[in-house]
Amino acid sequence: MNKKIIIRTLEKIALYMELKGENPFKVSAFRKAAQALELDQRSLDEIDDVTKLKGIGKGTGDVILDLMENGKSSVLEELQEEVPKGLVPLMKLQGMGGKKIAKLYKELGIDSAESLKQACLDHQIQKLPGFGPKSEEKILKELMEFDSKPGRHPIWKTEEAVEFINGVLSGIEEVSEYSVAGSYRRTKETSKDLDFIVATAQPAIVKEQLLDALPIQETIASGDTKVSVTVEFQDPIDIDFRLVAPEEFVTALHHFTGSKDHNVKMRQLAKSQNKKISEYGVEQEDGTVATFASEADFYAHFGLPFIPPTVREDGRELDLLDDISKLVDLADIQGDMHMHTTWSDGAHSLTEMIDACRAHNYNYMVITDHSEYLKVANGLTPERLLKQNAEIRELNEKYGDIEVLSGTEMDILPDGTLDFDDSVLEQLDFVIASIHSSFQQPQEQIMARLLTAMKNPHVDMIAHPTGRIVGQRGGYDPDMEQLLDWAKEYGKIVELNASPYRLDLAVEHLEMAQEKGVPVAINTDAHAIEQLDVMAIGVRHAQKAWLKKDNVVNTWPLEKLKEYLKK
DNA sequence: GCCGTTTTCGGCCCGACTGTTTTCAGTCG
Repeated sequence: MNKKIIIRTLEKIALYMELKGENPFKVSAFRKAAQALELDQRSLDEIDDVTKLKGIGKGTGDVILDLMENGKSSVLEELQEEVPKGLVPLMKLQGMGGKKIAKLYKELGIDSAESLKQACLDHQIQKLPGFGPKSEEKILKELMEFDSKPGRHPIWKTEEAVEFINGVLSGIEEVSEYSVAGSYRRTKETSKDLDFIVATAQPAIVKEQLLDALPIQETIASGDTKVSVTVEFQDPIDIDFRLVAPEEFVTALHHFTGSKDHNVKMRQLAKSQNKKISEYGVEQEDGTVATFASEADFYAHFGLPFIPPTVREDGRELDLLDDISKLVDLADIQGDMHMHTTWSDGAHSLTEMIDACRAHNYNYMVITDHSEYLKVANGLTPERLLKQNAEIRELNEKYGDIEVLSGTEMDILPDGTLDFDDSVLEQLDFVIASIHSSFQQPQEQIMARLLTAMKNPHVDMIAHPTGRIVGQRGGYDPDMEQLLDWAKEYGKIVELNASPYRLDLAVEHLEMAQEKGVPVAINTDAHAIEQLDVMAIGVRHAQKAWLKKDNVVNTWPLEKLKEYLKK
């Protein structure tokens, strides 16, 4: 039995219980049990008694046992007989939860989106106690927009909205401090909505100015301290603003940065110290409320080191405090090993890229223009590559503060061969191998292509190993376990491509790489000097996978890196 | 349903907002 299936079954049971209107604590007990399994690094076979895990007791333990012995869960099957399947998608309607849906089913026999819609049109909903005309109207409206609303927004889309709103907030005089919070601040690759914390002594004025300045499509909620709106950018996106007093800014920022699990853990910790955390401050035993000048002070108040937003996710961060100081940090990055110039499809020249990297205080950098096969990107022929190589060597003599290495981003062709001969590759300092074509090939063929690159002694790194674009395309779906095993066997580096479009490898694959001892390089793949800045996003993404500095090759000094590349 | 060096029963994070009520339940983050 697959551990993932068990986790998903427990979550499904929780969902169905919710739809029955079950006790919320019972529901969350099943979710907690699923999470306990997920957080345990061991495989199912390695856990001798699941009920020994915190959060798994008799009830949830029996479900797991049932699944392992019979391949199915009688608890889930019984629930599925009781609760119509059509109710599940209704949970996605805004403002609708298990209790309301259970009531609709019980009182009106509503068992699907269609029957709910009909009941609205027949004005049956407003007759129910607890519901009214407004509820009915809202449900109908939600149902109409059901399919057209985008789900999660990829980070490269939200970036633009965040910058726009930052601009608006910085222009309002009464705002003393502001910050984006939520999953965007934690550098999740997608966000459901955006959250902003705004510190001000005059919330009413700020609220008015804010609502004036934004292209608002719809106002979802508008209270004294909380404003929720749908704003029209490229796509419509929901944004929450929390207006707080200046002294509450830090605790509010922490609260709304989340994650929810992190907050729960923090509040439990506070409680054990006889304190109480809310977004307004930390209530002490004597009833006074402490506020803070920074998040570092807030954590220190509980005897904790600063926990970066990137790792505030599933709660395990509070058990891994010693690892926080080992996390890769932007300040550790010594060089960028993947970038393009006007020689292929970059926007800036060799010297412009070198000067930009010097401005980043890097000790080294690698020029890696595209290879011949990639005609659309003006890929370099062997002759042009060698000419560029000579030019780089000459240029490198001029700079005392940075070492400019000569490399290539070489295509792995659809037929599985490499774009350059060994006689060319051996003249370069650094060779990247990449797939840019024929993504639709079956996995065996993709893996065969990757294996050719792995086996070539001149290849140093596999770039953007899955070819995905966040929220848009899945890539060529390699067998990641196998790919990483090969990387380990043949001594190759795998890339974390820092472009917000790619963030390739994904977090779970980075975790896998670190576990297997495969070194990672965080590179920008910059096609213009401004894009060198996405290193910061790449590093934060790496933190989400708990990547340690030592496992990231471009934190190494040049000598150590060169030594490694010789092998 | 799960948990317990003060607890085997009574808690389980905390507060805002909405729409329904006439003091509060449900939902959300």
